[in-house]
Amino acid sequence: MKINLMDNWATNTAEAKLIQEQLKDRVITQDELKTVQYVAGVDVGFQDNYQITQAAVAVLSFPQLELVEKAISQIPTTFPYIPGYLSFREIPAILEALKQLKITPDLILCDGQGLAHPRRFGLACHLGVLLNLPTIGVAKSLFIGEHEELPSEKGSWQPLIDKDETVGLVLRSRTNVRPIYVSIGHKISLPTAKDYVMKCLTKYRLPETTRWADKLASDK
DNA sequence: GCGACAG
DNA sequence: ATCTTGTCGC
Repeated sequence: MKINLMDNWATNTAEAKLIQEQLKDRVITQDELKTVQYVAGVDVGFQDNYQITQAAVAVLSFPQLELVEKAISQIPTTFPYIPGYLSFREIPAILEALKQLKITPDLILCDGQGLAHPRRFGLACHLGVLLNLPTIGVAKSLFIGEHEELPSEKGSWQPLIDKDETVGLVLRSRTNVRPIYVSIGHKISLPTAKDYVMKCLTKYRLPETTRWADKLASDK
């Protein structure tokens, strides 16, 4: 798929923060997705003591969830992990993998937060805005926000609240398994996002979110 | 000031 | 993220 050049990329948190505050207003929190025919899962890992960033993308047909295309990228790591600035570390590698795809996915599941972020601009929002594609943030652990106790049964969920604002939800994708944290990335509403996450995770496990892509990287 | 902190 | 033994639930 075609990728727009990332003209200005941050080299420090001050610059990164400016970019986040500048782009956050572009996030669309309502459904603006086409018929979802292809869903992509993206996962990022590291090699050589974090010197190399590796991103893997798996494109699945929807709702069958059959693997139809995959891509992997490996580039030098250029930004450290700093809570609140994850996208600046991971997105360069993600874009490199995505541009190899023939298929342009209709929806992308990201491993990280979307709106459930201190400045309401987590990885999923950032990627969605850059690509102008629907994205969902699916994180394996809590970053910000609070929620009521969550029953252990599959399907149960609770809103994630931060400063009197609903920023996402906690979702039990499987009974007796750690919940996941779902938030809007771009061009999708929270209820719709929850719906797609549940459907996508029926075949592929959870809390491992985008584990498909992870495995693809190893059997290449 | 102190603690917490997606991956 | 990554490493790794013991423990729990079905």
